[in-house]
Amino acid sequence: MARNILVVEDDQNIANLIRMYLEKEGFEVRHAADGAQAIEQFNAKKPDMMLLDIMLPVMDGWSVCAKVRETSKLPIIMLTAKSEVYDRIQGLEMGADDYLVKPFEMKELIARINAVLRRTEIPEDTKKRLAFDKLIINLDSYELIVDGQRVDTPPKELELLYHLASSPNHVYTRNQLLDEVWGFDYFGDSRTVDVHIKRLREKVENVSDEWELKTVWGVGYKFELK
Amino acid sequence: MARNILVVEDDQNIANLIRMYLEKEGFEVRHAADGAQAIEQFNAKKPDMMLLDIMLPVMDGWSVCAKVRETSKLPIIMLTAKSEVYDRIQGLEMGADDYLVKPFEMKELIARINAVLRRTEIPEDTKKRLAFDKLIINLDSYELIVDGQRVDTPPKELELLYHLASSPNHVYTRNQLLDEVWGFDYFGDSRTVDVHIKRLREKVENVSDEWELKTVWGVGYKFELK
DNA sequence: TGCATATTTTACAGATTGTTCAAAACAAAG
DNA sequence: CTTTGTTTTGAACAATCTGTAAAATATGCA
Repeated sequence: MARNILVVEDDQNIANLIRMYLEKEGFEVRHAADGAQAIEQFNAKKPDMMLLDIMLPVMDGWSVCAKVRETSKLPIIMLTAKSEVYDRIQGLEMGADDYLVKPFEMKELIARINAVLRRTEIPEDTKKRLAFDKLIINLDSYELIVDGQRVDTPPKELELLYHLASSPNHVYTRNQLLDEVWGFDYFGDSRTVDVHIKRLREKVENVSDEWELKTVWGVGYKFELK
Repeated sequence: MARNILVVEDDQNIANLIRMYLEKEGFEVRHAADGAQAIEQFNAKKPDMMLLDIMLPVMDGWSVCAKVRETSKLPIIMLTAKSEVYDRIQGLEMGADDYLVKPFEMKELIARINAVLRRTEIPEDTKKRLAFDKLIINLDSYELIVDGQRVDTPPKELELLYHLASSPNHVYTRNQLLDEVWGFDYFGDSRTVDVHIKRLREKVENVSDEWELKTVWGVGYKFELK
């Protein structure tokens, strides 16, 4: 199935150039020349990804991005003539997935598109759900089911458990967990992890002998599967 | 084992910022303020990766990159204030592995570093695991399995055994082991190694005649494979 | 054999690391 | 603005590792 890409770009020459290369790569390409058209096209048929110029007539790229984000996680790559940090940050906060500063090379564009598609693709069987003996962790609905019973669990706890359980037997250090669960920009005490582990254990201890939340002394924690 | 990154950047503020984030990510960070220093540091101890500013006093980033490439495939990410395509091409031809246009966000830097390291690295599951007759050493899950039985082993002991066993028959002196397992910045008595070897032997002695933790009198220790 | 040197063993103290508790800070909801 | 629930922090305590020192043993060599 060919991937469908919506290119939002007011300069007809650039738009054609992009279309040519993308089609050569096997993508289906649609085109919108301004922000309003972009939203219209997006609503008419959901593309697999959007290439979004920032400087646009009628409605600029940021607004389009924000608008799309109200209802969708559609992968978006921003195209900008400016390289100022301000723009990059604004774009990220608006939820773009990547950036490209004009003028760029087609080679790079293609690479970024593939990278973003790869990153944002969620195969059906890798959904946010993990199941073990007497344990279901569902990050989709944020539910934890222990031995058939639903157990109310705060989000951080659930995310932590999910993260550990998604690579059974792998030992994570506290700092890795802080990075990967709390985010790389979180500067907090690593005791935090301990406390969450403790609370998880209260909920999940001695339920099954197939698995266990285990401390690896001097290293960190793991979700051990027997 | 922490990855070691050499940051080559003349602006002290940026360098400190980068250092802070990288160390939080668990990297070891060294810093060079100009091109000559960079080469010096590189020769003194090979890092796992280099972050290389292009505008540098004494010797610019391109020259440093070219110089390093004479002898090594070390992953290099270039940092540049310019976003011109020309620079990007020049850098690529010089053999940089990736690019970042300043000013960039830390999130992006970290992502790129991890990507480059991933690309230049052997897969996780073949990496931290050694198996011999009746012996499995798994540094991923921090488990030691002797004759099918799991044996609880403190981290230092396991790391020591792993290190020895990862080059069978190679003799390590006590000081080498202190450097490589405890870290170059550890200043302790070399008797320490003896004690750990002894404790390992208790766990691992006489289980197989395929291999042996052997003392090389007057020199050090080896993991001998028959 | 006996001496000098290297290694193994043992035991212990101190350091490090992990757990738990309780309270403060924070955020979301009403 | 208050209430409620969650997350984070700090402190006290417990568990366990780790390094040292010193005694016991083994090795190489004259």
